[in-house]
Amino acid sequence: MSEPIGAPGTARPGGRTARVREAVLRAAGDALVDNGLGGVDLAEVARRAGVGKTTVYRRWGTVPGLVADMLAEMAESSLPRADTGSLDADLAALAALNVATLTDERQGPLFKAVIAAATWDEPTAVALRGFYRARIAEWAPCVDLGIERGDVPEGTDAAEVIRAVSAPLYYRLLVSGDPLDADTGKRAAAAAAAAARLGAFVT
Amino acid sequence: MSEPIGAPGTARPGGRTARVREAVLRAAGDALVDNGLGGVDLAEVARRAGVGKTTVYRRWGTVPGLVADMLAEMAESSLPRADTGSLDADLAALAALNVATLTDERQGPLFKAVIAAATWDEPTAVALRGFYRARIAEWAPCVDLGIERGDVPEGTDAAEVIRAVSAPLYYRLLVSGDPLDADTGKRAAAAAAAAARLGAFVT
DNA sequence: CTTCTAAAGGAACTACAGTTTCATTAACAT
DNA sequence: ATGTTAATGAAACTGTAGTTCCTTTAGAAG
Repeated sequence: MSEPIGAPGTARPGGRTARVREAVLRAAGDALVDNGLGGVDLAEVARRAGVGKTTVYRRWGTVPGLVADMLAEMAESSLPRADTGSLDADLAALAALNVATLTDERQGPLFKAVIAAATWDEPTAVALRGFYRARIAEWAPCVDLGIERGDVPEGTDAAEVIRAVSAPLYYRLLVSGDPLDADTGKRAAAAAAAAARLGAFVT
Repeated sequence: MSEPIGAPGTARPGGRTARVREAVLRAAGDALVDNGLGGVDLAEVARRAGVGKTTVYRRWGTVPGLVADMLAEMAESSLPRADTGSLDADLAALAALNVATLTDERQGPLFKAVIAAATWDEPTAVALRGFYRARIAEWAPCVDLGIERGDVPEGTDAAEVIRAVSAPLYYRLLVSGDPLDADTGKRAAAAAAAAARLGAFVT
């Protein structure tokens, strides 16, 4: 997250500052998983982290502020894309990875919370968009390779294909509440691949 | 929303009670659109509605409680499905309707808020799932008609096709933040129809 | 029209999330 | 090593979201 220059934690980011950040983000994640976004208060996070609540209020200020910083943390561990030699298998791998993340006991609630926070907090929304732009860019080459192979028509919007794989999974997680399992992932990948092959994502 | 029996508003739902509910839900919608889910407090809603804040706290208690009741209200105006005689056109109509709703100045933020609230409030989540189950059931016959016509293979999961149309739109609204316009809708409908025709949604 | 009481309203109260102040600790530069 | 000061932490403080209590209003039933 881009804090205003001069914000606490920017001039001496080593040692204690880093340890405090780590402890607070970890505690915030725990609180988020346990209580959901609406049930988090910063004083409790501070207590869990073994840190003065003044510090938490000073450095993050609000729950969405904290959430946005967690997202910055998550963004650093980018999932490397697959390269199996076939578009279907690559997309299936992407879907499987998404399913694994979203159904993970810890990461699932975290993603839910981040997305919920982004619906009303602009800095979180900006961070979220950046996060997914990076994720989509990481995986788009799968589709470009498919175009080179002649699997998929020229002019296909690679990003759109990647989005088409993930979308049904997030839709279930956030909106319809339908079950989300390995089979769902396979179907999402297969449907996206099929549509792409037919030129449904040609710009 | 199913309030516990004996809850205020159940024994004398006519006249004033109904007017109060209407005014409060309207004010809550305004507040939600203006300030987002995180910026709503019930006292302000009460003031906007010209209603005692005691009433709001007594009948709805929390912001998600209010949001869940708004959802119940929304559920009553169900969008009737199209029946154009072609699967592609029916799905395109569904997509267009979704785009119109989600980009509407008032309804868009409302849907965002409801979905966000559902990520941590279980009653809201239950109401939301019910809402979308009904929506999906309303539109599933489009696909069944397509199967009868021979457009789409036998055994295709109709609900899954409907979800495939909506999913990319919600994904953009909530997750990736990519633009959401008529063209996006058309592409989502076309991709779902294409995948369905190839049997990607056969159970 | 009268009665009964569910629901709304007003105002005082309370608890606690969030702030402010200032003393203490430890990063970084030299 | 030492000095400087960024960052943390403890405690006292404050504002206000949410509750409680009691009065008033107005639906429903006869």
